[in-house]
Amino acid sequence: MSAERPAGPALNRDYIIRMALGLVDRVGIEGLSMRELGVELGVDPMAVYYHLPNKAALFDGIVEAVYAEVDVAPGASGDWRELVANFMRRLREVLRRHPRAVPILATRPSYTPKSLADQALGSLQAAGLPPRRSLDIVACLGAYTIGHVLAEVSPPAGGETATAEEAAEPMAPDTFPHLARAVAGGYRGDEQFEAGLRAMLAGFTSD
Amino acid sequence: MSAERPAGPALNRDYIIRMALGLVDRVGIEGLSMRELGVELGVDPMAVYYHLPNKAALFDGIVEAVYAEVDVAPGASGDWRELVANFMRRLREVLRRHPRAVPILATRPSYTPKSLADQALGSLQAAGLPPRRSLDIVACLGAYTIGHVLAEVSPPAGGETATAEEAAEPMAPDTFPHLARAVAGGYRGDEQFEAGLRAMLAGFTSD
DNA sequence: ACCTGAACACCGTTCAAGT
DNA sequence: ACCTGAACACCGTTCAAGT
Repeated sequence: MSAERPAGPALNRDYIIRMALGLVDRVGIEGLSMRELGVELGVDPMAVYYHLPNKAALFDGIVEAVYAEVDVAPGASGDWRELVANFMRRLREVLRRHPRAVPILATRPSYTPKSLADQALGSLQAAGLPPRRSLDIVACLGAYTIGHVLAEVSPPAGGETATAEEAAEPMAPDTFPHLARAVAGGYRGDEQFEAGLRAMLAGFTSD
Repeated sequence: MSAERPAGPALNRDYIIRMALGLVDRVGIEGLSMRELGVELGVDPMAVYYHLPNKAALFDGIVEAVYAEVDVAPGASGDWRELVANFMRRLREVLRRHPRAVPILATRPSYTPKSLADQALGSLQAAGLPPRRSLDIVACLGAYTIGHVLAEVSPPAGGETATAEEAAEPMAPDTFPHLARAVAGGYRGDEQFEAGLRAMLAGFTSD
C-alpha cells in the first residue's frame, strides 16, 4: 500500500501503478489522467509511457493491484462452505477499501481474478465437488459479491448534482412506497450481504 | 428502439437518447462522444446541449432507456418465487441486448431501477413477506443478476490486445488447472445463471 | 425556440531529442 | 536506459451569434 520511491531510476511499473491506484482512491477514475499522474509522480507525464504502453495497461495494473490484496488463507481447511463464504467476505472487504476503483474492476476483466477463482475452485474440487458444479458455485457467488459491492459503492441516485439534503433524506415515500417502507430501518449492508451469501450457499448445498 | 426523426424541431431529448444508445450498442462507450453523436444526428455537435445539460445527463438517459425495456408483466400473479425469478430473467435478457451499455448501468445509479425494485418489492409484500426481508431478496437477487451479466458481457481477459487465437483457445491448463477442467465442457451462461438464481431463491425460502 | 461555430481548457499518444 | 517536451488529433463545455 505504501508507495516508496524506488532507489535507482525514478520510476518503475509497480511504483507507477501503486501511485495511480492511490490517485483513483483519492479523486476517482475521472481524476486519473496520464498528465495528472505525471504531476503526482513528480515527473514529465510522458515518462510513464516508457514503463507502460498505454492507459489501458495502467487500468489493468490497478485491477491486478487490488485483487492482489485478496490473500486467501493458503492452507485454510474446514467445511468447503465456510471456505467459500470466507473467500467472498474477504473479497468484499478488499473491494470496499477501494470504492472508487470498483467500477474498473467490475468492468475490465483481468487474469488475476481468474487466478483467485482457480484457487477457490481447487478447494471445492478437493472437497469432492464435481468440476462443473464447483464452477457454478464460485462464479455465481463471485457475481453476487461483485454486484453487491457495486451497488454499495455507487453514488446515490440523482448524481453529484443532488443536494446534500436530498441525499440525507430517507426516501420519498410517495414515489417508491414499498422501497421507502423496506428501507425505513436504515441500510444494513453487512447483514444484507450475509443474508444473500448464506441463502445462495444453502441453496447450492441442498440440491 | 426505432428512432424516427421528430416532426417539428430536428431534435428532442428522447430522440437524442435513443440515438446515443444505438451508438453505444454499435461502437461501445468509448465511441460515444458528443461530437460523434452530433454527426450521427446530422446536426452541429453543440445542438445537443440545448436539450441535455451535459454528457452525464446523456448517460443517465441511456440507463433509463435500457431499464424502460424491462416491462415487468403488470398483473402477473402466482407464487412470489416465480414472480421474482421471472423478473430477474427478464432483467438479464434486456441487459444482454445491450452488452456494451451494461458497464454504464452497473456503474451509474439511476431512479429507474429503484422504480423497478419498488414494483418487485410490492409483489413480495403483497405475498405477505415482511418489508425488510423483501428488500434483502430483491436487492441480493438484483446484485447477483447484474454481477452475472457483467461477467458475461466483459471482453475476454487479455483485453483487445489478445490475439484471436488466444481468445479461441479453451484455457491454458497449466496456469489455471482447476478452472481449465471446470470450463472444459464449454461456457453455459443460461444454465449457470439459472442455477445461481434457483439456489439463492431456495436459500431465501427455506429459512 | 432552436441550432451554429468559434474558442478554451483539457485529454491520450507519438516521436524526436536530450542525458 | 530512462526521461523530456513539442506536436497532433482528439475531447467536453461555454458562449456569443445566427435564424
